[in-house]
Amino acid sequence: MSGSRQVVGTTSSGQEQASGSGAGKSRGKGLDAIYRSISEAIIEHRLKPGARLREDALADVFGVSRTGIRKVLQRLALEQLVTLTPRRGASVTRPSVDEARDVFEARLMVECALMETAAKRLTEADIQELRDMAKQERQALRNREQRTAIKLSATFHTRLAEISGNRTLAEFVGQLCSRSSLILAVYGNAGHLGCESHDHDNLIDLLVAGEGDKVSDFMARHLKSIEASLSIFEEPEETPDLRDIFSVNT
Amino acid sequence: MSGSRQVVGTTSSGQEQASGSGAGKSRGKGLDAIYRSISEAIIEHRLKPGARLREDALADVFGVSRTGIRKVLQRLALEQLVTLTPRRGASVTRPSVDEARDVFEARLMVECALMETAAKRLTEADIQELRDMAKQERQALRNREQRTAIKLSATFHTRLAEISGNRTLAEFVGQLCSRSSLILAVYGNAGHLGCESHDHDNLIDLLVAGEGDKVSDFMARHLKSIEASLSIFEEPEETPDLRDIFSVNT
DNA sequence: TCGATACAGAACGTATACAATGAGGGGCGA
DNA sequence: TCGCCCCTCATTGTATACGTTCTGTATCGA
Repeated sequence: MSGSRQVVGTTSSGQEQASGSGAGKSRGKGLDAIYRSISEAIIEHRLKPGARLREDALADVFGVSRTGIRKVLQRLALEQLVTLTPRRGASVTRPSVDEARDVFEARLMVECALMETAAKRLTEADIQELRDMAKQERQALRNREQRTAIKLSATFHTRLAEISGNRTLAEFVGQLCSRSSLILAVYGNAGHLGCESHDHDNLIDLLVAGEGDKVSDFMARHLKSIEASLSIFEEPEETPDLRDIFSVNT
Repeated sequence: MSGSRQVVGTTSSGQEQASGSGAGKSRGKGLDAIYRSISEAIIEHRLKPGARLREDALADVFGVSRTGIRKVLQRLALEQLVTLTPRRGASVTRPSVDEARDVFEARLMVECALMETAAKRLTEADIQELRDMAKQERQALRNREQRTAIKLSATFHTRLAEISGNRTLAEFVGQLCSRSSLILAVYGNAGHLGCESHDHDNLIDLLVAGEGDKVSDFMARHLKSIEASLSIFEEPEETPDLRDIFSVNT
């Protein structure tokens, strides 16, 4: 059981050590860095659904005490990225089938509606930024860097929502995108993952054209195609249901 | 300055004392009770926007240590009900003008869309429950119990969202309703508060009739009328912006 | 008399310590 | 030899303690 020590993929980006340099002075911001670090690891599937997140281990890795880790974990739990089981600790959330459906329904509703507003507010700087992001994403896909591609895709959708100018809804979309990444990890078929490579480019083109209806429609198709590419079935576990498996009629 | 001790209106409902009876055994659930207690106090305007929430005081009132209080405050902060200023502690959020607009825009978008689904999924039990709630709300309004009415109104909208079956969106609406209560506290004119007394009844009638479009439309009018009844102006403070006020060019 | 600086008090941020609970393993009995 | 029970260990929940920072006041100087 010695292998269970490696709960976290420690070699993330090499920028999470708030303890090495700050030396206890700028620790307050360190917690936010830890949050981003874990959040990113989850979104990039370096931490897979179901993975246990022991407080001690995380405290060791990030060089803070459990207090700070608990804070971060609680925040992640509120955003549904990790699940806090009362006496069992934290683990990366394994979205249920219902949850997956709900998340995509919500995205369909909100993101499409936001596109109409975004089309009106779009600035030149936005266009440039979006194109850059789409380009990076294409590159990542070409290089088979799935992890980067997944993260970039989520960021793209989130950024798109931010353009609409409604911060509340943008944050909500951001959370939905993060959760979508989890859903992809559980129900996605290896091979093609999430967004098709050119969809985002098309999305930008339509946005630039300025026709809100078409952007909204395209976004709807885009999201539906993502959802359709998943195999949202009652996967293996989730309380094994032995009776059902062995055809035992209670 | 001895009066500053009364940070919290201690006489809420008389059910928050997890310390008096449980005697440290069932404290785990106590935190959730504390959360609900504070949340309710904010929604009911017993704690007004800007009110400081000192950790020590809350710890004393609820009979737990600051650790638990911090947990609760952090959760409330994530839901935007309280604002956590780095070294200044917690205070009830004073929604900005932008925030108010965003929240109502979000509600308009989400709640209306949810009505279409809710109209299809409505059960007899739901109808009964909604009518009960509307009745209670009318009673509260008649008795001038504004606090109760506000809370019931928020609960009504939240319950309505839950009927749609999408838990994710329902939770989101719940948060938006809570924040709306804060917005009412800041920008609402005393006198008529929030929802008109018969709007909710009409809403139920339309839902029962089963015509999603009409329900959605009515909900839109309902929400717009609420927003219109507010005076969303740049009220006094909100980080005084001294530079701007005194025309100091940095 | 007014203003500035220094001190004291209060409140928050973080870490550490202790207690409680659930899980896993070993021993005992049938 | 198999099953059950108890014991120990691991891990979380909660509280307390200490360090840091900010606010308010008092004293000193001009």
